[in-house]
Amino acid sequence: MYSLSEENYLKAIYHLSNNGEESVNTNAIAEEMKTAPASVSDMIRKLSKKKLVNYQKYRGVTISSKGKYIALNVIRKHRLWEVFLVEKLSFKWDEVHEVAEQLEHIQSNQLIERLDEHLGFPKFDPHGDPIPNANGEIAPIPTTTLSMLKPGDKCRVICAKDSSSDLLVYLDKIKISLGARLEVTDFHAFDGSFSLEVEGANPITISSKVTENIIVEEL
Amino acid sequence: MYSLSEENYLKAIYHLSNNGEESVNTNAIAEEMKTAPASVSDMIRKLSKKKLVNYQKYRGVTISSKGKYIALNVIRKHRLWEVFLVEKLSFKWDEVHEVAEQLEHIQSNQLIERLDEHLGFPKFDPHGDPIPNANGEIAPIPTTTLSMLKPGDKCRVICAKDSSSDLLVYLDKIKISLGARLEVTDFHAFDGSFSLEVEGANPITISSKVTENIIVEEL
DNA sequence: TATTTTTTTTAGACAAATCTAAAACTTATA
DNA sequence: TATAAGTTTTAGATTTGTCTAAAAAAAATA
Repeated sequence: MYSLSEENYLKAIYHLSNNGEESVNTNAIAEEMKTAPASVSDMIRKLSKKKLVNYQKYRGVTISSKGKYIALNVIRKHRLWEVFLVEKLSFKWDEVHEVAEQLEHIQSNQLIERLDEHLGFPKFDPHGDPIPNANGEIAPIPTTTLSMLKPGDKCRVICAKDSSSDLLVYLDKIKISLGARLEVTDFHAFDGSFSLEVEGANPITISSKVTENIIVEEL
Repeated sequence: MYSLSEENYLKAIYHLSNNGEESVNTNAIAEEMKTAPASVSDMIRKLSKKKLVNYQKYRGVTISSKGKYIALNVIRKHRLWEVFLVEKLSFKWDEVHEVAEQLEHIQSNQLIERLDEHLGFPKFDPHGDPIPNANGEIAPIPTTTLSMLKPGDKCRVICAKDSSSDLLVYLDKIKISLGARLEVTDFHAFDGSFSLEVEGANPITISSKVTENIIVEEL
């Protein structure tokens, strides 16, 4: 139906536009896709012709509802495959992204609906991100990051914002997993780092770069 | 590593060459790949440059050991995914081919080795074809077809030679499944059809086109 | 063996997705 | 508000895999 490249562009635009809310500029897409800005212009024109994005030259792009539907379908497949890899094939949460990037492009509704069923209709992927349903509807992602909390605040970890292997391996190392309960014990203004109590583990201090990438629910 | 197209050509050449034994001609490949003979010439030259096939102009191609290894790896993946679809996702044996054609190109050794383990290291796919191991070694496929038997002969069904949906749906309908025990009761010279007793089902008469596509073990 | 038929290859073109370099446009700044 | 800086687009090429039409080679046949 749509090429691998088209699907990847739509997914990138969806993510960069804050889930379809905002307009995205060419350079941002180029950086996300690790491609030249000129290539982005070409592809945008193509997607625009197919009504998958709204586009005016030099004015950035917004994703159309048709484009959003396709993007969410690819994201659905990506996240369901991630659940499969972790739950059924014992992959670690930091090992699944690359393979899921390939599996997300397999075309078969029957396959994905049966996979969903086989996995028990999961609502979240191994990083805590919500899985869109077959109609392209997705639960809102909470926006509170650990970095927004103050000393004394308690929270529960909801999801990792960045699914890069580096972050996930680090979180494993310091025993912060999804659902973990944390308490902020101190904030260090000098570099923005936080000291935390982690339920069932040793107290730790982590950088602002990390706290900005942990989505939490305040308790 | 190798493009989707290259993998598909190698797979086609492997199959057409009787598992790497014989030389294959351009037109046969073109027909198998549903492409123009000219395209085949182009691709063969490319595969030859990469030492995946041995090729002399106008003389046909043979697959090299490197090419055979790649083809068998793709076939391994294809058949493991077919087992997955049937065993874990309840696909019927006639529904798996198309999806497996996509899944066979996913690149990840970790994925395929874990899938193999998850499935309990199956030796045969849902059509009875042997699954190559990770070293590209494959069990020989028996060559006796039902069409070679005589009235009075008894046999067990080993595999379906053709994995087209049409044949498989038909075999289901007449209750011939893998492992089924059959007895040839009559041969009709006029059209080559066979009358059979099927253990646990009604006697049937089937055409030569079908008997030629059922691999059996004589009992 | 000469000729016809079939098979295979080459020549030249095309579409998709990418690139670099240069031009055009927008935004920021003096 | 003119100019500089940054962003985006166009122009023109390249690579991969495909095509059609024509030429070349091999095989079949008279």
